[in-house]
Amino acid sequence: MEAHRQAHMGVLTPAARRVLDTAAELFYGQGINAVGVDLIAKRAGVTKKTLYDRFGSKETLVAAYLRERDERWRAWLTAEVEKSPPADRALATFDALAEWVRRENPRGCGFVNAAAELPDAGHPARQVIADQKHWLRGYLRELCEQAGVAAPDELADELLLLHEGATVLNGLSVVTDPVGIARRLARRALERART
Amino acid sequence: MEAHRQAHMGVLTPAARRVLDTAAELFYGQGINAVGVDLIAKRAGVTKKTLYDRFGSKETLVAAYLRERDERWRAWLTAEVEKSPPADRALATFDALAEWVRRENPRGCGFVNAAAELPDAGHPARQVIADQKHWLRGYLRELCEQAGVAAPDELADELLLLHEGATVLNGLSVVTDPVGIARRLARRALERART
DNA sequence: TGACGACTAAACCGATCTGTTTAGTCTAGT
DNA sequence: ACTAGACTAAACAGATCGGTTTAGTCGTCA
Repeated sequence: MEAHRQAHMGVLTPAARRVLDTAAELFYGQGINAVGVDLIAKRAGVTKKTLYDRFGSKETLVAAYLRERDERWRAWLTAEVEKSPPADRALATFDALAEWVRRENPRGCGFVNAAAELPDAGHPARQVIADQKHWLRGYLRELCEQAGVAAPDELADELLLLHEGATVLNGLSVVTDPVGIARRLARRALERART
Repeated sequence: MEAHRQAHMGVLTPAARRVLDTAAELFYGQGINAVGVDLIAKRAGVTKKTLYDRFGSKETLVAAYLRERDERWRAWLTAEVEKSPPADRALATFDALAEWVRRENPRGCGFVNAAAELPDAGHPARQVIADQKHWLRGYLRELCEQAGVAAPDELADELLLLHEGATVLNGLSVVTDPVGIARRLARRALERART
């Protein structure tokens, strides 16, 4: 009779905290399928028993990793964006993205990478990935409305595509400053949509 | 004393052909690290001995898979694009992309997905991935010149980003018709660059 | 005839995979 | 004093991983 379901991982035990931090680093840096639970447990200074008592399965741990990454991204993005006046916020998402990828995304989008490794539609992480993208699209749409554009849905689609393109290109070192390119295109799209 | 290095896989033995086709399907569909050589050999109706005699290692097989995918993509893209007059070709790459992703890319870009799974810079597949992206950027630049734009380098960066964004979004089913969105943005960027 | 290349069949290797089990320690709260 | 929960230690399980080895068959070409 183990506990192992901390609801939505609101508060983690110290060992669980270490496991999740270690897993996040290894999963993002080496890929999900390339990292075994033994390695995670060892690096976190925890036994496999503890890991399984806290998280139940590798699948669940993967989902928890992505959920927390999503939370960090949302918190960062909204905090940065809200420093700007409403009319500038849609474009400000690209400035927030620039700093984010510089610090946390040397290997592309963690969600896109995870989706590449988890083709099974039933994997619990898939829902987290879908939520992340839908949230971003909804948030961009909201910011487009705040910017007073005529067709916020279409513009949100465009900005989302620019976000994804910049993030993925950033991990491929084929072009310098992909976020700058995306920002340039976004600025023009916004100007165009406002007139 | 095995042969196992067919130069650039110009001509493959029947068994090698089956192995490569099977590997391509499994690697793209399930992810590279999720597919073992035993499964590939079994599905191809070949022994592991044969697989290793022909390809030498899994790494090499992965590189061969990506190389052939790249060749197919280049052949398709150039053939489609050259149906259009030079001035329209840069935009026509998005029409070629639309059909390509419909047929071959339900799970996003095979190269981006592979990069997500192969963090090791020394992996032979990494060079193939880099080549693919650089070639596409160069080709887009060439088409931008043919379209007579003032700054082909900048526009090529933008079109490349739109290609990548559309391809990755296509595998995430968060937006309908991502290639159409990218094409719309590309058309505007081209119009703008021509005036 | 003889040699070579492509191939099958299947055992074998050590390592690693996700996950479980048993046994026991330590600490905080009641 | 008792208990419940968080944790360590380490063995165990069966499957699979990438890769090798030995042995042998078949067809082609010289």
